[in-house]
Amino acid sequence: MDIRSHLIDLLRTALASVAPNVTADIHLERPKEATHGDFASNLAMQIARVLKDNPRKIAERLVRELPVSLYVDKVEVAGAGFLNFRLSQEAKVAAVKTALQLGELFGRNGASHKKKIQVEFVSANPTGPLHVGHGRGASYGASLANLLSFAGHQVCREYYVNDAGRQMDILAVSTWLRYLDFHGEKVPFPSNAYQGDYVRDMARQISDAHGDRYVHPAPAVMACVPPLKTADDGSTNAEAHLDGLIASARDLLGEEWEYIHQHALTEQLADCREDLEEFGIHFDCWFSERALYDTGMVEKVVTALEKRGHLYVQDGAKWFRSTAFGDEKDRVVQRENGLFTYFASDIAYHANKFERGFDRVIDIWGADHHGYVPRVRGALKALGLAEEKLDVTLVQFVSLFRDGAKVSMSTRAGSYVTLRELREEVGLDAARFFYLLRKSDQALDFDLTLAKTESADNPVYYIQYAHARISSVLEQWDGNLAELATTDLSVLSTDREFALCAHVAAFPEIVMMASTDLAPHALAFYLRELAADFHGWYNAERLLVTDTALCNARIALAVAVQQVLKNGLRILGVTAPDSM
RNA sequence: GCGCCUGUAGCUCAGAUGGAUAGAGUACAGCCCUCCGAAGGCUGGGGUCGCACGUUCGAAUCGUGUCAGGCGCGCCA
Repeated sequence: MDIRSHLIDLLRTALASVAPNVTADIHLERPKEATHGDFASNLAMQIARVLKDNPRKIAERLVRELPVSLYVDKVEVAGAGFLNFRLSQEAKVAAVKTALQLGELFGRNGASHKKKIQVEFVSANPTGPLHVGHGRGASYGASLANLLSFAGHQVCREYYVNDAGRQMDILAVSTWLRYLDFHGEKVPFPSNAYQGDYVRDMARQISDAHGDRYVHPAPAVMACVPPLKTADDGSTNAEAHLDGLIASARDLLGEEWEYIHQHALTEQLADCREDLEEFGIHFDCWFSERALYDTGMVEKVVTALEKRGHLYVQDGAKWFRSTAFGDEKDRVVQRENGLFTYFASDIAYHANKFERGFDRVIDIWGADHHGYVPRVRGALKALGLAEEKLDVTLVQFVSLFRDGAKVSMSTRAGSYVTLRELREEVGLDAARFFYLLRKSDQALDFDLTLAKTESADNPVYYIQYAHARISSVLEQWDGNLAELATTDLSVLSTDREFALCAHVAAFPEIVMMASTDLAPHALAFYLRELAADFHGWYNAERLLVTDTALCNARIALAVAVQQVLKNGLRILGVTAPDSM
């Protein structure tokens, strides 16, 4: 029995009798103020305008027409015309019984509105270790996916592997240059190539396995590469220089270039997958960008756009008229040199997502990609696809602070803190939870020094502590856990106990709200409040009292709280320890 | 210049569908273990919700303008 919908039914009945011709969305809120009852409705104020009458008067008429309910003790009119419901003792404690009966399933939603949802997240270029910025997307995406799954949907977690572009070429050439260096060929290592030590590691592996097989003399490598120079206005030809090196590598290595390229990709992808698994995050599908080219999807989708008349040629390139769909400028899908752009493969990727039959597709991107949203939506619209099924969540940046100073990070320069390092420093639970303490569209300052200190500053301990405390009490209790679900709860009577019961009862609502809003942080905040309520109660009342009936009822409440903490923490990817 | 995000207590942040006296944490001051875990609890002070105007019974929430900060505006990915 769900109290909230029961009350809504009562209100609907009353409304039908007071104002038969008026329809209204009936909302119930849980008032913050205890004197405002257990639930409050603003229905009277909502319909006051239509009825052209005083809200308080309408409220009083509604109260008279409310059907009698076993679960409602009293309904009062208050303030400007609020209806404040006071629940019966039985209704207040009902959720405890439900939580005990359902256990792990408590808060989980039935299949009534089940959808097939894809959540695509992280999707970092496999060109080096994941860093703390990726960690936020990982933590957010994984918790969101869990949340949607808990809310009753069928969820597919996907990682899009950008294995087809220039960045991969740069990684491959970086590896090769380091390899040449091992073999005494002195080719200057460009500053815009990948600098990290992992590149040297891969070079060493290749060297160990294949000796000097891929060595070419430095002068041959540099032969056709435009030398680095700086123009008068300060601009450099660094990118052209790097492209020259890639071309040179392809040329000299021939088919063996593919080996180096593939080795680097496999190596980085494996590392990334392992890193995420250790972070408690599993993907159902790793989708290759390259496969979109290999299967002709990219070409197909560009042709489809062309047939529908959304492309035009200018300066030798093919442009998509995205301005027709609200974008600020048109975008190239096929370059002058015949190569497709990243945008083209991304259209193909999204078309493919829709082909796979998802009811809803959620992309989680870094906030720096926001300008990209209109063109993707535009392309989907142009293809006649239901773009409203696509949600793009932009996760804002993470800045790291160490000892009060901002840590500067650059992927290319290799000067960044990796997700792995973060996990090692602050631990898995703290890392997962800390990322969720801000809503996704809020920039996050991650204070490493603070997160490292093992103190109550870290809110995850506070919640875990409540869980462990309950386990500890249970060990000292000599009752039977299996019988708790049938315990007589009518002896629960204090305000604190009722508040805790209400908190337990709210869990399924929080799950629903957080999943519709794509806001796992709401669950994190809820769990903190629940833990706070529990700690307050624990300090005020003794659980293991000699009155057996009261003792059992209190234990039942504590176990219900523990169950909610456990279910909630699991969604967030945080452990619920029995001792700490 | 244009677009997106943000602006709430000293600091870090919550505030779903517009609602009642705007809430947590932290810091600060004081108190609570002969008693189930003190990694805890209780009490207290602390606010021009960036600013202005508008919409209405009612605005932190919606609209317009404005100021400030972050990010983005490639035939890169």
